[in-house]
Amino acid sequence: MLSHYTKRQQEIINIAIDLMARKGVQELTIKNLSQKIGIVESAIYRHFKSKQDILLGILNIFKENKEEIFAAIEEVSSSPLSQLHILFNKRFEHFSKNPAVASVIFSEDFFRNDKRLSQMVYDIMQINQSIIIDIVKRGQLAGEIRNDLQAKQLSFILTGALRLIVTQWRLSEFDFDLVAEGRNVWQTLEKMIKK
Amino acid sequence: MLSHYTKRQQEIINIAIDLMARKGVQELTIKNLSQKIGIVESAIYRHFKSKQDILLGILNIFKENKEEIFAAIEEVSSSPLSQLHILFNKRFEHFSKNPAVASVIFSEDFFRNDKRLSQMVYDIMQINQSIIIDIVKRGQLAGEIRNDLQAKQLSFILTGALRLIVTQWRLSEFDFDLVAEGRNVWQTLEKMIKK
Amino acid sequence: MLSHYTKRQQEIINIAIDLMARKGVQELTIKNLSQKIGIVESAIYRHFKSKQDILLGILNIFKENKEEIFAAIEEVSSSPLSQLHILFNKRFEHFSKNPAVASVIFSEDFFRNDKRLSQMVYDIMQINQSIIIDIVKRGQLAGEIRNDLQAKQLSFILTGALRLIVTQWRLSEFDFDLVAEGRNVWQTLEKMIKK
Amino acid sequence: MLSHYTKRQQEIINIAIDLMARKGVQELTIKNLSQKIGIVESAIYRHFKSKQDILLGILNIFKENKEEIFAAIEEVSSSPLSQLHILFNKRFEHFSKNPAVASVIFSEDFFRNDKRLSQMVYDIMQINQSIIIDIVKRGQLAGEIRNDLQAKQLSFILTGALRLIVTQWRLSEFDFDLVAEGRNVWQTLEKMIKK
DNA sequence: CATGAATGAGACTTCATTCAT
DNA sequence: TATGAATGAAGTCTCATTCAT
Repeated sequence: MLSHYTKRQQEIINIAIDLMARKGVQELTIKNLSQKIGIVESAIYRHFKSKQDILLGILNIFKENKEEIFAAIEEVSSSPLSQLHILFNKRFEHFSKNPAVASVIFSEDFFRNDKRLSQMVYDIMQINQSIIIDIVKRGQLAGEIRNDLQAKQLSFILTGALRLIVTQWRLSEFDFDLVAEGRNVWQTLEKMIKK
Repeated sequence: MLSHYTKRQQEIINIAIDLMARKGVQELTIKNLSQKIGIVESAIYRHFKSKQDILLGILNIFKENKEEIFAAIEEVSSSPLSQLHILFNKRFEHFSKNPAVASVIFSEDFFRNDKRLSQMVYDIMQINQSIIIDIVKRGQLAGEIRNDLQAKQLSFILTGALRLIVTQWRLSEFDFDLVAEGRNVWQTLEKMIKK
Repeated sequence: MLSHYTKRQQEIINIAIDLMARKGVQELTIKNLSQKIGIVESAIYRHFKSKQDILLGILNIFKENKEEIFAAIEEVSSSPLSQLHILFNKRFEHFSKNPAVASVIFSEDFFRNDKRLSQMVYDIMQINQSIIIDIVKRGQLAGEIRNDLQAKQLSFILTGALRLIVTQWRLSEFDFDLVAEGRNVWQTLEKMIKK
Repeated sequence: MLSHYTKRQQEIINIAIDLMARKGVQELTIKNLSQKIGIVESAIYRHFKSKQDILLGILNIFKENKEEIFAAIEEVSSSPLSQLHILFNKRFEHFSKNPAVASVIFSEDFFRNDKRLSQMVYDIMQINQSIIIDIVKRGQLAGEIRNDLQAKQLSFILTGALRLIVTQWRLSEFDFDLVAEGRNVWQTLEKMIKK
């Protein structure tokens, strides 16, 4: 069920993400958006029916992106533990290359007002969690990951750490090496969950 | 350097927090605020010079609140590990009783635009982190907490888990028992860090 | 159940009526309205929650106006036939002095989109009709008005004639003497309905 | 001087009428129009130079339609009174079958802004009136219609009743039998004007 | 004939803030 | 302290229209 966005729509979505990242959610206005694209405000509405639809577009991109990553991970037929490792690493690398995405992806608050938007945020979170739980469980079965810990709690802990470090990176205005710092956190986490 | 807010100012700040919690940051307008207080919009400006000052007030309350909790913890002369436990528990209880606070406290994004605000957000985070790191280190010295893990990483992991669970609780519109769920996460965390 | 509009609100409503009259419904914009009052656009919203509420105000004024006229008529203890005569005359005089009102009062179309508005238009029509029917029936009982005609049909015919002549007066841009022409129509009507 | 509209133009005009009828004048936009036709907005301008020209087209259709009806009436060599009767009936039947037309034909207001449009509205009204006056006069000469009533006033009264009943039918969203109700009004009118 | 992209004007509305009373 | 009126900037969106393809 892949969403089909035109070139122009994708361009608009990307610029929207960038804009949100720059100075926060308030900066994402139709005016700023159209100015950055180089068209007039009303021209936006040829491509999206409303601003909400642009936001939906942003979330759609996130969702598909995440699904792709997960799909790629599943195919790597390595051990569950190193799957988690790769997953962690890939996401840090992705954020590192796309700081704008990092800025937007954890702004759940902003998407609360619209039913469609908050539902999609929830969906994305659920997908994320269920896949991590899945990997963790397989790791426990394979004897790689401690059995005395609940998979769901571990998923919380792993995801929470990832989110916090990205948030701090963003609040620091990207002035530390996210990938390196992420590696440190992972090493600690690995020690904690490894059997 | 305790901030001095009048009764009315404190009332305004509390209602502001509540408003932010209700339907997100966009709901916190001077109009809504004054309506909920029962005065007219312009009357707000008797008590605060600007909306930014109200936001600053919110953060100040948070900060003082946190400092109080930490001070209280320090006095409890129990072991570092149980200090962490108490800390975790106390915060979940606090959020559970004040859902509005939970909604606002992790909206760092919203405070980014103003220098004073973002600085204060950063300060609060730093205080939090340094105190946790401190307790962790004492726990390691006391042989309660694993020595093979860096205190800073542990702080990330602990804080990240706490934040994520609170965030999910909020997004679920408070429909699970935060304290109970928090206890579960803590038990898992404890197993992971205990020596 | 009299509606209470402030001085300023009444002023706004009157100017709104005038504006509608001048160049039609499209001329009634918040911008034009505020300009004619001499305030800035947004200032309108201190006095009315929305444009729809201004339109509702217009209709309210109409309704109350009509009710007043009817009440006055009822008190005149003259014969039903001359009550009808007075009624006709009074309304022509009213329109003659307030051409703007004439322009707006039969623009039912414009009020169709909003439930509240179309309901009020319907109410006003009903009031009008039922009162005329009432007078006609009394006239028939009193032996002044032909008995072989249904009161409801007569009400249609009377009202229809009044409306059409006002409409034509308006479309001619008020270049004939409405009161005189109205008198002519009434004389014809009187001959037709008198016993 | 018959106007020549292409098939496509006639189609556009008809859909325009329908659109106006549906939810009022505001619904007649180039966007809605093109959507209903199944082409893109700019394609409209292949067929009409401007929106005003489409409106002019609507009025032209009305005018020709009316002229046709009148021509047909004149050919019926029945008595003037029954000519009026047939005329009345034919128009009610026409509206009954084309509710959209009923919705648009009395919206003179909407056509006020453009000189060409308001002129044509005026023309249509004049044609209507002069023909009815003509029939009435012949009826009076033939001794069928009362002589003590001015033909022009009668024309007002007849037309006014017809218009009002159609207007009410439309405002009631077509929920009574227009033809039947029209017959009632006619019977009353006939009794009133018959010698 | 029709499409797709864009324009410019203007619509309604919200918001933080000011000022006289 | 609080009110009531107003301001000015900005926001989202609609509309008729144009132009290159």
